[in-house]
Amino acid sequence: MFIENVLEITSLANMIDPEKIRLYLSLFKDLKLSDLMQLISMAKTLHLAAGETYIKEGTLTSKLAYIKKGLIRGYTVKENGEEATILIRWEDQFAASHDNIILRRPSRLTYQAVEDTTLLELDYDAAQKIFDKNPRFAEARNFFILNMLADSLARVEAFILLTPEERYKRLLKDKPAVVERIPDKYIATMLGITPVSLSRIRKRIVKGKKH
Amino acid sequence: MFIENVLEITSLANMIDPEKIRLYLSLFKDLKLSDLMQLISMAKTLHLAAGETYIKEGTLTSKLAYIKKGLIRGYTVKENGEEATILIRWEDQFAASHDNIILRRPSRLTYQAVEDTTLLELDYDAAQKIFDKNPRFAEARNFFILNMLADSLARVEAFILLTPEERYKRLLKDKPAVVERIPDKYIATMLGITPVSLSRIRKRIVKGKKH
DNA sequence: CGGGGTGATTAACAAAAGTTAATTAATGCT
DNA sequence: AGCATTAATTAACTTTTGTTAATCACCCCG
Repeated sequence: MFIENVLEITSLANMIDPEKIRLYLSLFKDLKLSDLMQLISMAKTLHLAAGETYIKEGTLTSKLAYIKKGLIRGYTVKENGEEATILIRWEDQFAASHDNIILRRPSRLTYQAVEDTTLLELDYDAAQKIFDKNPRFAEARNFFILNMLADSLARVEAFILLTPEERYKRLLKDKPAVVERIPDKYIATMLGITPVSLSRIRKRIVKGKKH
Repeated sequence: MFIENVLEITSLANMIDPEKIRLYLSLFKDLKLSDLMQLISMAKTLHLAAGETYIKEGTLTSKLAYIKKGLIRGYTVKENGEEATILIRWEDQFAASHDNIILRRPSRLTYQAVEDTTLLELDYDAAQKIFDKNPRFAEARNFFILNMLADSLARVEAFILLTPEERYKRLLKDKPAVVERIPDKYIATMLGITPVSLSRIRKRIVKGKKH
């Protein structure tokens, strides 16, 4: 039971490129078991049905959830009433409101389960105390943050350097499994275009593939 | 002389929102003077003339520069030979190659001085050792990284939620001084559009302002 | 003062994306 | 299986952007 939980936690290495797993696991190898146990004992498991909201826009919490199974999207509602999906997270990644955790302000996004989802929920403030006591945790946290930063910077670059069609093709190549798991309309807004436009892009790609 | 340098270093708080300065300065208040001196003694001042390149695409270094004066842009050259400016940094901010520092790989961007620029250059690896010895430095570093992350996430959101015209208007409102300091063509690519399109947007805005 | 060079604007046209609405396809639910 | 709902596609039209090239404006330097 304990070992099972440890494995769950360490499997979060999957969120990183395969080649980094070894490096990543090494971050945990010197952890004090008591600290790790404390962390795990703080975590509570919870389930969300598909469509259920996890964090609502305007909320201020310190929830940090490790996704065991399922998929969550963060979206905002524009003035015209339409939703725009900003990000998605799936198993072995962490789901949290950036606004809540980084900026300590009410969330501008709503986080909603797209599929039936199982979370291991931590309180970030409480976890932070354990992180600070144990340098290995601090390293791991920094590593995750740097990864998020690299991701986000790459995304900005993609908006500058690539056309919508190229961004879609790249997503198809890099994360084919994810594209298949969520509706195109969510993909579209994450790419910065409308669902109608994405549909046309898909058509163009199919036509281009012939002969 | 020593005090002067300390003030230079602490003035980097200006890169953050004014209301955060107090918080930020507090991060430094318990520093060991010996560590701070060591850090400053490691830094060397250097000058770049307008147009001069600081870090070239393909380079792998661990340079981290605090900008005392001037302005630097990071750009890449697309397949068609055109330059695309990805980011700009100005006084009291840090200029470094994300690829070099975060991902430890050759820089995909070239960093070039747009104005005559004065830098305080550190070696990141060497600085890191001092950071790790002193929790206050580590806190400060984390704070900076989180700020970069928040910035980058906000930029992604802007690409998703705003039209090019809205992004330009927001930039005008948020950073009017910066817009005036650099050519429009650099602004354009940072917004994800062409200089021609930005010119049309500017025209539209002027027209809209009448009556 | 008079080029030379660079950046900004304008024009003309092609290509892509936004918008609205209708239609088709897929999905979910009982 | 059948109905209801939601997602995706298509169409028609508008708006915006990209592209290329010409022109205009400005600055700097000799």
